[in-house]
Amino acid sequence: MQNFYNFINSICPLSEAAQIALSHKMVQKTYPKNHILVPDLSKCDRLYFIEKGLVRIYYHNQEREITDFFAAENGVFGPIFRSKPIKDFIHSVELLEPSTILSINIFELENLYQAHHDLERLGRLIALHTIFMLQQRIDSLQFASAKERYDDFLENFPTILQRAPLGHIASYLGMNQVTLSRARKQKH
Amino acid sequence: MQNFYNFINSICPLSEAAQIALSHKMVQKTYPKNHILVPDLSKCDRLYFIEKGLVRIYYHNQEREITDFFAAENGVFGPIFRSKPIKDFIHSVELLEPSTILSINIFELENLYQAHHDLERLGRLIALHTIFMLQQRIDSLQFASAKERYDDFLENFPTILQRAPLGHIASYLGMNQVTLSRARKQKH
DNA sequence: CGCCGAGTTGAACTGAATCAAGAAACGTGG
DNA sequence: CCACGTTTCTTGATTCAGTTCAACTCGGCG
Repeated sequence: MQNFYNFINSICPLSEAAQIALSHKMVQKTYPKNHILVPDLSKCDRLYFIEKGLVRIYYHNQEREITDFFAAENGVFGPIFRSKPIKDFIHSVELLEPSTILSINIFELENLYQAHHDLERLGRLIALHTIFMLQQRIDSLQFASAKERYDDFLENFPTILQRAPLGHIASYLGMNQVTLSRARKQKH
Repeated sequence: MQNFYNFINSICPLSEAAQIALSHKMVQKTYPKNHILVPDLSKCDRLYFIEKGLVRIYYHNQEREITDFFAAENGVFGPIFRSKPIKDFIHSVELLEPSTILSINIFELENLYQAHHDLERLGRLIALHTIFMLQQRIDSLQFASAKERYDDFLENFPTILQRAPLGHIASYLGMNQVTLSRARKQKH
């Protein structure tokens, strides 16, 4: 759990007590590549942290799959409760590499928040960081052409490109796989 | 400040002490229509709450203007600190209606968070709610056609449509004003 | 009245999606 | 280690949604 402790300390150092309480509730597991970590995020009650590996969060129905998010080492993800699901899409999480993943039940986490002020601060700061990333993504979708979005992705997540198939990246960037293939060729 | 108190109580009731501390630091002001509330959000150190009225947050440079967000009664907004600004765009906030707005310095707010655990919880929950909204927006941009995005907007923010000019809404929805005009006509 | 900004409408254009066919990389079992 | 099938990636041709440019309508207001 070294990555995890480095991660939280880089955001907001926790008291000894909070750190211990938290570690008692967190579960670490290792899964093989292609494992479906969460079949339906809308029914998920855990928050996840990636100690090592790579996951893909995606929407899918019979016809298509759309990548919603990639999370690699030090990534945090969990359910986003929506007023209504998007059409008939299911929201799932799969592993793109063998991965070691920490998780905690969100209700237990709420209890810990209640008991430890500094942990609640950590939660708030992680949420803030998430807002920051989502805003960047919106900006990218609104401002940038397909080529530019690809360049942004390259810059922000250079490692993912080698680790995830192009088709997944394309749908994450809101474009067709074919378009992505062409965008990348433009770069000499 | 009635809307404000209703708002926070609907999210997470505060202790008497936190409520008083908060109200001492918040400033209420009323501005006329078209007032530029924040000329440059990247240099802004306040968090805002709209007691009454409507604001538009937008990017602009010499060539274009793109609406980033609308906030009306009970809306919260503030600076999002970015690693780098988007090209040469400036991020500003203007009033689309005469508005009464509460605000607080973010460093003072940080101090209050430190002193009042329940306030920090409120901050976390507001952040969570923001994540929820941003995620919805991303989904809309990725999944939906121009027409569908317009319909979503109608459903989620029915009042804004009458209150903001069409061009602003179009750029918020990531489409051309002309396209929006046509999308709306399709609806009988 | 006549100007001005906001909205609508039409025609031409364009970036990206779709359809389709190959080429390359990958995995599995013999 | 090779042969086969499967998946991933590239490339070309066609189509389409949405943009751009431009003209026109409408309502408000000095």
